[in-house]
Amino acid sequence: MKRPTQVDVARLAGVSRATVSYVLNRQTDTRVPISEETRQRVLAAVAELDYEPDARAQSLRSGSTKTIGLLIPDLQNPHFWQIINGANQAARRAGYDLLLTSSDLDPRQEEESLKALSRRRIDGLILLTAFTTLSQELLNEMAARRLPIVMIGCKDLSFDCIGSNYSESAGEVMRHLRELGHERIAFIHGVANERSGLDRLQPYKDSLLAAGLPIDENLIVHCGATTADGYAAAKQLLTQAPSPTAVIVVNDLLARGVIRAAADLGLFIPQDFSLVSFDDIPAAQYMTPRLTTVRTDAEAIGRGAVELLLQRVGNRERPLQTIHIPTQLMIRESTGVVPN
Amino acid sequence: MKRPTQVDVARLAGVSRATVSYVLNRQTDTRVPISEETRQRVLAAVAELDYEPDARAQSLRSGSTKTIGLLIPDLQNPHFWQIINGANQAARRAGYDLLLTSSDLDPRQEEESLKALSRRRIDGLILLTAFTTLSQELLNEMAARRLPIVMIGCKDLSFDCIGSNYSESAGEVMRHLRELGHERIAFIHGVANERSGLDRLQPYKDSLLAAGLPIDENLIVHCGATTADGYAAAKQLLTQAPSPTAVIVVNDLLARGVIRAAADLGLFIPQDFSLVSFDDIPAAQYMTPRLTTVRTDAEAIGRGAVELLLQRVGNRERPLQTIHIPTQLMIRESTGVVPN
DNA sequence: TTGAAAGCGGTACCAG
DNA sequence: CTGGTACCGCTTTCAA
Repeated sequence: MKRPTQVDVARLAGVSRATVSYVLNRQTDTRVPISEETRQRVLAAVAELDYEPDARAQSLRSGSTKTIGLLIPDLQNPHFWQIINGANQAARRAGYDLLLTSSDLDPRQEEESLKALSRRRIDGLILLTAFTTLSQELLNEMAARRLPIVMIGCKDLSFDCIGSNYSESAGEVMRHLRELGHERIAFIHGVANERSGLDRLQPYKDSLLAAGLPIDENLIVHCGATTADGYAAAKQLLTQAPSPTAVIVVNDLLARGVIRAAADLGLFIPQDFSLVSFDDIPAAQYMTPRLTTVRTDAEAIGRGAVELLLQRVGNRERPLQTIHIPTQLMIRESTGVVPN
Repeated sequence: MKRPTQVDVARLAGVSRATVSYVLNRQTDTRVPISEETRQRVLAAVAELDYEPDARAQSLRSGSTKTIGLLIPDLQNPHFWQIINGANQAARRAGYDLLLTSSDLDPRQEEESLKALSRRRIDGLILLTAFTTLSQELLNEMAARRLPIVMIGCKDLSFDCIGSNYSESAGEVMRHLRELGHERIAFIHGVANERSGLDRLQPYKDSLLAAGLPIDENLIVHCGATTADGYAAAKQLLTQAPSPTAVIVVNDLLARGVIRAAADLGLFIPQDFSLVSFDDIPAAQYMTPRLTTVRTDAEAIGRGAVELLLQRVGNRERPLQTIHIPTQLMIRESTGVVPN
């Protein structure tokens, strides 16, 4: 019981393969008019056989796979899933499918994934990998092959970009904390790769400096990307003396670990210390305490990335674009005035 | 700057297309031996041109797309991500790619997704959709086309299956609660579709009955699949009188909402009521209180599903298999003796 | 208004 | 050991 092909449909309808193709694709095209009667015959045959065109053959012939690749560093972070979700919806709406691959924070796997996408001849690529280990060389190579690429979350000069300016937000976070009287502010910096997260770290330092406060390296801890890492980092941070009165974490996933660490240490948030982070994942407003965090519209980022990409697919010569998704500091329950 | 094709490689290496194909695919095959010298020449040409075979063309010819479809009801649940993750790894290891589609709890979209997968000629399909609205008819049709299918989480008689027996676990949960002295036990039942979750509901009722306890319909609430739904359901449940001393929720995502609702009501868990749920998503052990929940190895489910699928791809005649992934009741902090 | 036929980029059989 | 070539299923001129 093989699947029916165009030929089968043609035979059953008593027409040629070309006619079938016309009927199926050129519905509104007047260039190749088909008599209503043949059209119906063909459609009937299609229905009868349950014919579905073969996307591989179509794309081989047409050149476009109607597929866009999405490379994510890590599938554990809810923030990324929101982006994926948005991208998925936009893609589907445009008749595209998403080929999702995660590098699991592993450079080798990342490169492998990219190869797979390339062999599949995706129409475009969205990188959420920010600054991964992805060699610039490899990227340039792909670009040279005229593969449209959109970067999420970083301002690379040679690609279309979309994302939020967490750098600015970090400044706002610092202002908020300073207004509450905090001076010993810690920073937990645990992300997929060294470079990402720096956008938040620098403003943190700048703000301290501007306020005439010292930058205490003991208050800056770098860790891995998991909640467990955040937990460990927080334990270390909160058990040293003098301990910080406020903690900034690069994302909500890690913040969850910090909250747990605090509870295990018998510390109360925000009475004993304040906590702020970034992303505003759905869970943030359900945590105890509800998390004060920098909100961005992750789904909009995903959607925008796809739109940006498809626009470039449509016109490779258009000027590079950068889209900023605004952020908002959601002040909830995890921040309060400095304890005395 | 078009991408190089086999022809380009052949030309550069001074051989025919066939030879290029041989060198690339039959490395260990002795049937078509290639002189070491030509082999090197070809390889050199491949490297020089950065040639990558076109997966579409390959699959068109070979019949296999090396792609497996994965249909998920909802991309918001971390439990599903873990499954996806496991599936992804197993697939990649076997040289397959995953084509992920979510139905977003929408029947129409589900059908559409399935069509897309079908047009892409996936080698097999994994359904995490349990009993969605997916018409049995549609499934049979796909099966009739000899598309290998694996179902996750349900015992359908006509497909390979993998999953955990939450039904049994629900019994264990009830025993645990009964041992702690609970009698007014509520059940929050909010999932993708009506039928799923019933596996936990029935044992709940049975257990009550067996203990000679009444089944109070006011203690059974059905809601949507989101945390917000869980929150709302819990509020309703906990504000009625007499309120339950224990609450069972069908999954951790909803449990998160219940925890938040309790806190907002000024209720303490487990002092005021106990809470148990299912899945043991990574966040469960970070919640406050740490969640007592039924643990299953979601990644193993994902991995197993693709293994099952690939085995069937290898041999369509093998007998149907059902794999059970064991569960374990993780007793943490959200359950305690009944308040007096 | 419809049909014939030339590819798209590979694979694998059959000769040489 | 290597090359010629017939497909895989579809789109799209070009003719009829």
